[in-house]
Amino acid sequence: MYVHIKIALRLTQNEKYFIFDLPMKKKYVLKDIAKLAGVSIGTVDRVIHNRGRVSAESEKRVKAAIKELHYVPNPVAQSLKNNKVHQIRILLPDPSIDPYWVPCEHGIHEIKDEFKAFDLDIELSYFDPVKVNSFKEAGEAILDQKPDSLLFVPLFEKESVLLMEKLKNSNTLTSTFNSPSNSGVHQFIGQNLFLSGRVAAKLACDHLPSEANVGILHLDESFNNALHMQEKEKGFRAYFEENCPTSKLYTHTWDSSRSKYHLEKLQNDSLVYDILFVTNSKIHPVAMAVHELGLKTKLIGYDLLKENVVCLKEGRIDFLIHQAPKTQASLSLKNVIEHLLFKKPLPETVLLPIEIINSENVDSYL
Amino acid sequence: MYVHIKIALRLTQNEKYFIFDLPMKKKYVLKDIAKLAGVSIGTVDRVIHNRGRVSAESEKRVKAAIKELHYVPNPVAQSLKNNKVHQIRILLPDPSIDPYWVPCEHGIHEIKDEFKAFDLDIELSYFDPVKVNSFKEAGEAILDQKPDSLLFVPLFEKESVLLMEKLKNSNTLTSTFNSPSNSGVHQFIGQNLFLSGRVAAKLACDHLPSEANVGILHLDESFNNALHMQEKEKGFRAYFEENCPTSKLYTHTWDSSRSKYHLEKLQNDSLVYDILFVTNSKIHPVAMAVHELGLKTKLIGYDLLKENVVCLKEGRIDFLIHQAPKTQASLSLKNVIEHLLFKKPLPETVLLPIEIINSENVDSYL
DNA sequence: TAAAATTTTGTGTACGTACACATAAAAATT
DNA sequence: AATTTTTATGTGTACGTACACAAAATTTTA
Repeated sequence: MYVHIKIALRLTQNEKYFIFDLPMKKKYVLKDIAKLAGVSIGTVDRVIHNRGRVSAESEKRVKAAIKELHYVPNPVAQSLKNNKVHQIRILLPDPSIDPYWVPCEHGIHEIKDEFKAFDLDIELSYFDPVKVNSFKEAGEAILDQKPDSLLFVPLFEKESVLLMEKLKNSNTLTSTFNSPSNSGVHQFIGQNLFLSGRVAAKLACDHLPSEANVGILHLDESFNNALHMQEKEKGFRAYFEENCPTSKLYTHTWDSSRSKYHLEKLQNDSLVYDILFVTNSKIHPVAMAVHELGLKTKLIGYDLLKENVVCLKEGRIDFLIHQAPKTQASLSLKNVIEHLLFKKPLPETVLLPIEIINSENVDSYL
Repeated sequence: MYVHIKIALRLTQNEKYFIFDLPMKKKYVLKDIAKLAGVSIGTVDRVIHNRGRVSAESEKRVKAAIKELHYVPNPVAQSLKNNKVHQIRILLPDPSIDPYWVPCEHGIHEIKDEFKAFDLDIELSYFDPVKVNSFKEAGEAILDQKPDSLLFVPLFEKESVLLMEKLKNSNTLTSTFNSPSNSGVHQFIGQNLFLSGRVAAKLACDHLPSEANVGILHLDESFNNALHMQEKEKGFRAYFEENCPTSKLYTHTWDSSRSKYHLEKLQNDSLVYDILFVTNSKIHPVAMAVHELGLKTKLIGYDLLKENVVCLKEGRIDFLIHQAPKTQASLSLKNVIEHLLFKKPLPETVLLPIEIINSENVDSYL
């Protein structure tokens, strides 16, 4: 195939250009298909989008031509044509109530910035992770706007199902992250929580004497999806049953701010833990309490909150598992945008790796 | 601002459409700037690309209009206009000689596929990681083609500098990964190797008695950038000096296939290692040898080669550090493509996180 | 067999940007 | 004041796709 090439050979700015042709690889376009099939561009277009009004004969020839030339539509041209402003709404637990969500906000703003040159209207709203109604109301407010896409964290399973129910007949694209749900969304981005528990257990086991006392702590349950934490516990226990059956495992549920009180009580009952596994990001109060009580308990928890990172670097926490909230949120938004703009396929499930963090590699994650 | 909206209200396919206007957010375009500044599109364009031939007065007003409306050019339209076929060449160590590079190849093919609808001509060629001349020749062959972009792994520092020297006056975009170099490329993607050594050391320390014997192994040196491995050793030793000064560290260099022989000899000299740190992906022969000799040495190494993963899962290797070769290669290619197509900025350095892998989280990385 | 209805096909324009070329305005020369 | 030269500005077309509408070809009905 030959392509039009322009070469500037002019010496002064008013001389004319030379234009000639050079052989060069070239992507095939609609026009090429039309020529090969002996029809017009319009007919090719109708076949591609099966909009009907095409004779069987033409359709056959166009399809053959597409196949022969391996034609793929140019997504840049498509998205240029389709010049609507895509409405994207994001519903996030309020980061000022639970700082775990702060990185999500940052990730979203990064992606917003990356695509600032495109026709996107991205709006972020928050709900209180402790109040179901807050989620419901914020969700409905968004539905009223009939957005092209909705991203949210399905902390509340029942209400998420209800939300999706109302969205059934629209063609709003839905993407979720952090918490899995059966609400029938188009996409979920997160981690395998069971496996995550196993990873924690493996790290714990490596450090333990036989017949160790092992504690599993669910802190501030009201802030979290309880299912979320239970799944981690299941994985944790499964690993221990398989690999350290002599260890004794106990589960506790308490308020993170009362960690010292609870640990002291356990100490008085002469139950001293060799290791404590905290199933969410609230490990730092525990680390402080352990330190103040002079215990030698090893600690494993979740997430790179500022306070957690400090404890990790000072050796008060042994390992953190990184759930990559920022990656989850930004990937979710990016996937949706690239689907709307460039028709990239939207993967139904993206399971991010379970990242092990210690005092030495933590900086490489920040 | 008001936008043209078409609504299909026709009952039969031959009725006409209703067309009316609805208020809606809309991105500002060249035309809007031109109108506001009271000039033509051409003048605005000349100002934006400072191509001159514009009066000071017009330039001032256009710039003010751009600022006022926060105008950002539409990169989709730009890339549609610029319909050249971008030539991208990739120079990779031959994966059939060192399997470490296999994932790079996969990553590259994934990105190639992701962008198959665009006008890109991406070609992959290989060099023998043991032969400097192979790199030189393959490099020069690529230079002759004057590609728009060149990706390569600068295994050989001196030759990489030479290659870049020859590229100096062209505007070929260069991106490298895996090995850092001072050849003046536009982009490097990789890990902080010193830190990587420290991470290994931290994992090692956690498992050690005081006064432990610690071995550092550089295997099959000819295959690798020696600097690469030395940097890891430095980090490893630095951590031990700070945190486990009582341990005794020894460095060995041998051929991975002769691991059993060397370990046996050390055993006869009654030097038994508590831990061995292998500075590259060649740890699995060591793991097999340790197993066969019945040693209880802990092992830490690099990379998720199939053989390494098997050893990890069977408990013969304790930790692997993932250098994410696939991510490195695919990110390098993706960055270059998005720069060429959409003018996204190309970050000079991307340091990927140092990922700790054990038997439980390894699957989440595959 | 002509007219009407229906199906099929082709054409033109828009999306937003870039740039060659044409034209207009201003400045410098005669 | 008439001209050339220089500088400034505007216009038209292309990129590849999508789609409304016009036009042509075919089928149905009278």
